[in-house]
Amino acid sequence: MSVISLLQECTVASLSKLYQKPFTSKDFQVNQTKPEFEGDYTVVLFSLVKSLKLSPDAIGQQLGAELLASYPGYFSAFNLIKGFLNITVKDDFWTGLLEKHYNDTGYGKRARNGRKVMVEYSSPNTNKPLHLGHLRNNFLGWSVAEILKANGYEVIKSCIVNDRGIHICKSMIAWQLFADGATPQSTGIKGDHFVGDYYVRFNDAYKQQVEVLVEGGMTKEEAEKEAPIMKATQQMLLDWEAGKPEVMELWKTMNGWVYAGFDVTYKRIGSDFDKTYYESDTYLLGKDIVQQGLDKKVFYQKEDGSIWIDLTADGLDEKIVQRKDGTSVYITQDIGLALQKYEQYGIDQSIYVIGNEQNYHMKVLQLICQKLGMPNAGNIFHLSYGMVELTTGKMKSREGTVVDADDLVEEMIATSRKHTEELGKVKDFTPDELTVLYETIGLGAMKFYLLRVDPKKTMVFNPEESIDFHGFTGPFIQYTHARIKSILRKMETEPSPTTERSAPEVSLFKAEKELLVILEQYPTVLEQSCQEHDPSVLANYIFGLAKQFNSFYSEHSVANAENPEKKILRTKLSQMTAHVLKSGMQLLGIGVPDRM
RNA sequence: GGUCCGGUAGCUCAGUUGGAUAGAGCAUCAGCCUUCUAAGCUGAGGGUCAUUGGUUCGAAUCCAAUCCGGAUCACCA
Repeated sequence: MSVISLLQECTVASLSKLYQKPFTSKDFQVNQTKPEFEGDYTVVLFSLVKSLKLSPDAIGQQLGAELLASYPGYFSAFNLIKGFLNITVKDDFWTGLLEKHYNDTGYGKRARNGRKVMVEYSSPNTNKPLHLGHLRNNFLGWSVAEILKANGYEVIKSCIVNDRGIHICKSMIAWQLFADGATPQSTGIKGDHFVGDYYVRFNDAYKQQVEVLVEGGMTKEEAEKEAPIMKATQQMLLDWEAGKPEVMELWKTMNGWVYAGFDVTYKRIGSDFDKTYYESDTYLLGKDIVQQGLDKKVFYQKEDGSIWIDLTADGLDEKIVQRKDGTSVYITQDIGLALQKYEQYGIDQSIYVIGNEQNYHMKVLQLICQKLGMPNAGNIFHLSYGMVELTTGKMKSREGTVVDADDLVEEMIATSRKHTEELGKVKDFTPDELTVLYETIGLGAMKFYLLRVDPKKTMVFNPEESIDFHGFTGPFIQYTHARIKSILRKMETEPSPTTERSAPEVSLFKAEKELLVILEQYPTVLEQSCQEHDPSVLANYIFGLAKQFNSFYSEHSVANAENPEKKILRTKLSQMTAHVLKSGMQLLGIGVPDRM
């Protein structure tokens, strides 16, 4: 049990005893005490004033005294300032926590709870390489999945690849027209970039053709429809749907190039999936559901044959689920896939990591699933995240203002190499060790940068300033971990009996206790970041812990502690901090080096 | 126009179901390496929490209105 719930329970009991009536933990608030005051946690008394008809001061005095009298094992002091009852938790409690967990690498994690969750994330289009926005999605999805695991869920990471449709046909047409048989192999260009280049070529050519047609007297709208390259693309889409062999052949080949490229990127950034769906397999799903929905009268048919759902009662609009020609629309296959996920895996919850531009779409999807009476439809959760924008505005692939994922990764690794070389602390590393270190630090900086922000919020990336390695960053935390490891290496070589129990009467300095107070919160933070599907909660916490450790580090020496008890205490403190830093960073997908 | 999201220091961001004098990092300035890694530590300056009103012991937080920015409302995906 966390200190905060402990204090809540003790307060409830004390209040009931003092005033002879029932209380719950909701009758008052417990906060962490502000640093400028004496104490660890604070009971806010104002909310009790009315019902007890007593002054905050009177309640505080009585409650404080009662807490100390009834729970001498937990609380050692209290003070009362303007309606805030500040409680000091006994040093024994903190050292007891340390004894219990200093060598516990699983600290904060929970046992299996028997629940199964699917996290769908990444979901790229196969016509262009990954960019910064995809990175946010990938890091978020991966981290949320790991956080769920740490909280006892069984997790299936999934990905739906948007491998068919007009977008990939654009790249295919452009390749036919302009490539002259070139391949990634013949040009030495990574497959996803190679295909992406033809997507750009398509847009250039298209734009040019539209201009010519407009000059010839067409309206822009007409020209956009009539441009030969666009017509060819639409024909190709029809040919694809008809299964025309040479189109299928080209489609497979070009997607193959893209996948080869994606594989490299995914491997490097650490994304992995238990199940990959392909839209070419799923785009026909949901058709029979439409019929069932019609029978259940959830959907209705218009005279022209198109099928709709009326969501106006739910504050939304009417939404089409099948075209008049009988073909399905985007949402139809989503319904089908949603059902398939439940049927295949028996999941309790289905999480979709998708940008907030699709909030409406996802709302519609969930609503339809619910109205169709699909199992666990209420547990569809759209983890909606904000766009990554640049200081110059939004990223637009057509205007070439996207930050490419591979480029950014390279840049981060190069920067980490530069910093590391300048500092010159790892000159004895082998080339292989150095490669690993540079990647760990560079990727760590990038991942932390994207994960430390509340997922829901739009965030701004400034490409002019590279991502920082100081302050509230991944490398700061990695560095803190490396520092601790350095201490622990030193301790190992000494005959110091670190397994011996430290004297319980050893009193704690402020910096030592502060560290324990933060360490104690880790399980709670882990749970919170899980409930809120929010890795930034964890990231902020880890930073606070690392900061506190550095503060402690500069104030107190571990190796040259005042006495053996302190030396043991601080060694354990360092050890536990290292474990929590490592565990927390691991859940963000970031490694922590032993030296850097 | 309807719906939804956002607006906190020069910049990037925290700020728990309302709680003490609104916090970090970067940037700026001033200190700290003969002592466990200075990718660090300590301190200073920097705020009309978009605006106005309301709710109450108390509001960045809740409510209403207004201003600004964004997303979305396709027989596109």
